[in-house]
Amino acid sequence: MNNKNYYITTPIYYPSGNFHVGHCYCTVVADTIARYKRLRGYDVFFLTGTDEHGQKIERKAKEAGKTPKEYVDEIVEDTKDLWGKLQITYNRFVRTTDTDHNECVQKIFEKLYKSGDIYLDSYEGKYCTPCETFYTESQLVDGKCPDCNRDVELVKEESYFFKLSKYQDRLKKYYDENPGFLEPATRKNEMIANFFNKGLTDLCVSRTTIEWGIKVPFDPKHTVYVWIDALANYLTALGYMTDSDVKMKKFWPADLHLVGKEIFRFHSIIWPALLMALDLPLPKKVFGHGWLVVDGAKISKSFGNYKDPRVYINETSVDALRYFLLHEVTLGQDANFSEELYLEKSNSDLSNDLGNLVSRVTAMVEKYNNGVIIKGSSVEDVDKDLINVAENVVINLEKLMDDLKINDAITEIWKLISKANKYIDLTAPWILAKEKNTDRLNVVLYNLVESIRIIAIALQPYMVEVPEKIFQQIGVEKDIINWDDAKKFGLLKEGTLVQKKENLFPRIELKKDVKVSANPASKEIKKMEEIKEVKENEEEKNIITIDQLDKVELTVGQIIKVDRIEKADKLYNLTVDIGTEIRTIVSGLVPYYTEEELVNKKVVVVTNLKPAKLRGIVSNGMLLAAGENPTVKLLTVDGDIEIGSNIR
RNA sequence: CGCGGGGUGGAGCAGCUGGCAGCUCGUCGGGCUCAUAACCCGAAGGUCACAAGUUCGAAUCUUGUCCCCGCAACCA
Repeated sequence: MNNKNYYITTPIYYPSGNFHVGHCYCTVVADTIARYKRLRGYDVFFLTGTDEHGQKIERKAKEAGKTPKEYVDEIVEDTKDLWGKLQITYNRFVRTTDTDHNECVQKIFEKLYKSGDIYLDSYEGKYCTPCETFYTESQLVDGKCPDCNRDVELVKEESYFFKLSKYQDRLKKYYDENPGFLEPATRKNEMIANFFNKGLTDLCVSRTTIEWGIKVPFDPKHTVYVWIDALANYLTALGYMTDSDVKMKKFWPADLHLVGKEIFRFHSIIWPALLMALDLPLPKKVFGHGWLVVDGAKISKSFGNYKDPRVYINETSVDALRYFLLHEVTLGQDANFSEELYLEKSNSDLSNDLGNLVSRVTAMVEKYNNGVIIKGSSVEDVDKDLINVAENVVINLEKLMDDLKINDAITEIWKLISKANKYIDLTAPWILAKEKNTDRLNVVLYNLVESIRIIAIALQPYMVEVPEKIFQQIGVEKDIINWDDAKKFGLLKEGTLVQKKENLFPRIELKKDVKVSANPASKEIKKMEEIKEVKENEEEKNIITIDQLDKVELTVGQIIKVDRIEKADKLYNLTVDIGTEIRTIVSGLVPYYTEEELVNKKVVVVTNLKPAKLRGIVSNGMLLAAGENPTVKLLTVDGDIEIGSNIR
């Protein structure tokens, strides 16, 4: 049996809107693993696609005034464009609307029906007619539809069921005997505790209320439940139950289903049970990855943190985006993504470390040796140190990649990058050049270019443009850039011509002051900012509630005495009768009213304002006035009204 | 008591089969001039959420408390 085959899948994505950086994340990870395996000599089949059936699509298409197919066609086209930009090397893009998929699902359904694993029964549930959706009791909100809050009715519907319960014991046994089947372990625990241990019930696998989907072949008023439809894509792509099932023989069982944590459940219970029913071996591993979290919230258009991933690519490069997704995320856990973090990483790791290393080394070879690589003869400890790190990069990387520790694997490459930068400082080639220490200079430059060769080879699973650019700059021949060539130091030939070209990763200048809040520091700050934001929104709208208005106590008062305040140009010390009491109020009315004009005037007084000390005098309230310099007029009341009257 | 994850220098994280608290970024000081204001060296900064317990020894194990996040049958 040839074990040099590798079958990896992403989920088939739901094309209900445009894709975001989270979708990219999952796909880039899968692509990286696929590239890595190919470099290791595996024959890889890498599958991705779209899950296009279901009610939601039907509804969205309707809203857009299109048929479901027209609607998904557009999104699929856009998706393929995005994967193209990210240079995703999928072998097949499967669509659940593809003819062969349709046939595959129908054959599976038929096969399971014949074997008795699918049977006809009736489904009883709470149904919301306007939403055309069934809900379980627990989903209902106050006994009403959680979507539209309308009443639901008990409806009985004829349905086909899959005997999921039958496989409970076999699944349990499989989990126990194959500890690596579900990863990461935390998600496996969650899964088993949450669903599996509560007992499996037979699964309703057909609906009569949904049109947009695959028909049950022998009973076409039924549509196949979308998850059966979706999961089968992994088999469709291999030609399961067709005459040309060469791929099936070659690639099944799948080596890795990479899925998001939200659909981990389907892949860890329903999918294995279905495969058992079909009498097929189970995939070797299902990995539930985490999510990218943007500014503390999951990515969603309604949160306003959605952005087309192509924006990031345009701002920097494909490889910068791929690098971030692969290096900043621990597979399986959630991770932060923000534009600021992204640009910072791009600058520090890519521009400063990697890009600058290539830049300074190629510049030196050109400057000191006219770009020509010459082998020297001296060997010092500092050289051995560098060579030792260089020769182990790929060896260490392989171990980590085989454990799906992608970010740690990349860190191995950066250890060499960092070592090489340090090596330059320790050996100071510019001094060797000045002192005409030619042999030593040749050795140093050779070792540096050789290190860069190894770095570029090792980068190939992760980056798609940069390795090739580096190979061109250091002028290496094709015969020394194979994967295993990265394990040998000293393959670079004498006479190789190095050419410095444009910078690999130009620095992006950050507008730091402006965007401090874009990447909230701690959760507390984040929270504070959220509160602030709410406040600001309210202030922006300038709307207050009636309660807030009620808090302001306004009373009719009469000015009974007016005094000037020493050393204050604008302030009067007013004594105001507000009915219940006599108040002292300091007011800046000197430029607008004479003392005579003010005396006995009826005014509107804010009586519950916090007292303030002005020029040493405590002002206990405020007079309402209108206008601005030079014309300011006090608000007064129309006609005869009692002092102390409440204003509202 | 529905289930699960998390709380570690200013930020993002690792460590969690118990044995000197680490990495990257940022800050401060120094070095270098090959390089993309880059690179190299050094320093400051943490009662590891809180409390009790086990132990010679706890970030790590046990118990309890507080806080945050996710899931709860179609969100990558």
